[in-house]
Amino acid sequence: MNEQVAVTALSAIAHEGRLAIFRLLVQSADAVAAGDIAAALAIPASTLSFHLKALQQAGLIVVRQEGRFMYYSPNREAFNSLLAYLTENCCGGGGCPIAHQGESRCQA
Amino acid sequence: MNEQVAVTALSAIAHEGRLAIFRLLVQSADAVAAGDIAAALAIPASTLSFHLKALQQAGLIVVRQEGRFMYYSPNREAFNSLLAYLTENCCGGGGCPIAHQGESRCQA
DNA sequence: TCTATATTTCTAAAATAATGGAAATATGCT
DNA sequence: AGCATATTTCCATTATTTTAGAAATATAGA
Repeated sequence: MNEQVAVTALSAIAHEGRLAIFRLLVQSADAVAAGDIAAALAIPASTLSFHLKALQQAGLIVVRQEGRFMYYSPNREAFNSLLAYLTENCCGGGGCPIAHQGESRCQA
Repeated sequence: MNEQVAVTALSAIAHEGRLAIFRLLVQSADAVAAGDIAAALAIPASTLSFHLKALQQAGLIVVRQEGRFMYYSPNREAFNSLLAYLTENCCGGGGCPIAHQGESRCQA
């Protein structure tokens, strides 16, 4: 993880619609089709496509095609790297009482 | 934590300069004066002030005045809330193998 | 009071991002 | 082939954000 990548990822989720999309995927056990995301969040297809592309380019989600359907899921590994980067070396390194630096928050 | 607050916080750190500022503070054991931040990151004073205000309004940093100096530190509690919100109910809730939902990443 | 230092506010130009309708593409079904 | 469904690309408009110099404000010390 480096600053450029982190900023791109943060920018991707720093948006009402995209954060909702990302959280929907994070909270889903399985991948979700674009059309189902659109229905769940009431986002027009072209707008959704734009946002999904942003999340994808940021590396936060992955897509799998199945016929006409595009199934999206979160890239949990990339997401955990981002979280780790944000808290990296916190409190000056040694002294942080409850630092869990290497640890994943969600799956891995 | 709710979506609005989360988006504001994420937008605050979704910027190269502001992420560097925030990480500098997170990694510091003590509060840092605005001038020292400016020097460390080579950011013009007015630009820095603009960014510090954004981080403050997002609730991610706090400031304490001492004479002419403004000392900034991260709001670790708010930051941990943000991280918790992002991973909330992940993998559909029950099934996530390594979910540490209530846990803080960095101090608390 | 006068001067130096620290920081913020004001400003206006420049850059970047978001929106959604219409058209295009792609797949599947009959 | 012809039609329906799923999704993306194109586009122009609109809105928001970023930048840093100059001026303003605030505090400290001589």
